[in-house]
Amino acid sequence: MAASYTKHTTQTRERILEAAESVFADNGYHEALVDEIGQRTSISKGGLYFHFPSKEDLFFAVMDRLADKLVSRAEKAALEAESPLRAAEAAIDQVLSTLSGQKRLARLLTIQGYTMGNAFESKRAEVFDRFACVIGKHLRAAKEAGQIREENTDLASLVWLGAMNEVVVHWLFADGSSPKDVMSDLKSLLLASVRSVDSKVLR
Amino acid sequence: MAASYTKHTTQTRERILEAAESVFADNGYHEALVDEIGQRTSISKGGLYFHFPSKEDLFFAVMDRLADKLVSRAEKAALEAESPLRAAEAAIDQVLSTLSGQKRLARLLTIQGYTMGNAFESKRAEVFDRFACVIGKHLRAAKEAGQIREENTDLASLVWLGAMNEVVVHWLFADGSSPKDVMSDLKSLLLASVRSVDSKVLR
DNA sequence: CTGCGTAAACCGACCAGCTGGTCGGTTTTG
DNA sequence: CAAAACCGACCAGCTGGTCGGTTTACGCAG
Repeated sequence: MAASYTKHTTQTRERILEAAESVFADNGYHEALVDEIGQRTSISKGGLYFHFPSKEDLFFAVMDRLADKLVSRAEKAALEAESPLRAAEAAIDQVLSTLSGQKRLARLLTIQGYTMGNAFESKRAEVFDRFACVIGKHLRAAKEAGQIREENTDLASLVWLGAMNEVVVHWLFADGSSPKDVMSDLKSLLLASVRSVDSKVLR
Repeated sequence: MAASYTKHTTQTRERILEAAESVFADNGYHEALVDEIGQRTSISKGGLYFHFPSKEDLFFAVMDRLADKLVSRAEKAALEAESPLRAAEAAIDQVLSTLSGQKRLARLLTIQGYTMGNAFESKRAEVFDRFACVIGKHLRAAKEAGQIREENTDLASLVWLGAMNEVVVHWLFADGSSPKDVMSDLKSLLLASVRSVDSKVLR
């Protein structure tokens, strides 16, 4: 499918995606204007609609692209870890540090998506599930390796994800300490939640 | 301020609030129509605007009312607990069981608020902080009572809140098991995250 | 290399539907 | 008989999407 696009078209799409990302991140779905995306891209509205059939599709494309980026980063980081639990740790580490440096992106992933309304529901589920799966995969491995006590790894990934999400959201709203700053505390909380009682040594 | 309203006015406001709650919960802020709130209340749009200056204000009023209800429920449940940690447990217990029985309400509190866009940000922060404070208060007490190891109780309350939120959202989207069903597992995860190593007996 | 024709890419003025809010008037209340 | 409460037709602004027309890209024949 990507092959069916010419080089030029692909580049333009990318430019649009980039601009759309920032506009959506700043304003949320409803308050974001297609015209403004046009302005920032120097592509007319007509041009935009040549590449994307609707504002909604454009938004989805933005979210997909973002999720792809973050998930692959997280998985790459996980690969280099020396134990399953470390891998899970590395994944959340990666995500949190990335978001720490990019408020806009963080807003888009945690808050602004919702502004779209009912149509976004399945999308949000999809994106968050992708993250949950990454965490879950490593937690399962950790379970098998005896590193953790918790048997309900699905629930645990949800908890981890939710905790991360809330920390990020709180940072965005209250602009207190950045996720990076509380990361070590956060990690000990999350690890403690699943760790088997005697595994302080293991890790 | 409440005293300045007549009995009748107060009742009508309540009726409007009730209807608005269900409409907002079903559709989210943008997709909710003022006219529909009118229909469900049998009060004309003009009448609605006599009681509330704008759709936005009405929405805020709905959120406040909801938060009040839930928080007071949670605090009441906490009062009857025999230890600080139990109290925190009872609070989340109460919230989760309440939400379990009312998808609409759950949607409103976790998702639909966001659909409002940027104007909602401070409100969401306010509402969620109220919950975080309830949890935080008891965690601090538990800390002083030596029931938990974690010293960063603020972060811990955020983690708890985020975990709960995510569980609820996941239930809403994926409609898998209800929060009630996973509650005991969830509680052990959350307790483990803060519990001091040797406090299994204490609780 | 040049010219040419086709199709892709792009333009931007315009449209149409929607919906929050208004306001002059009517009914109810006390 | 005020004043509060309520009515509902109407307005106005906004904005996603369209569409006829223009420009650019590119393969190909001369």
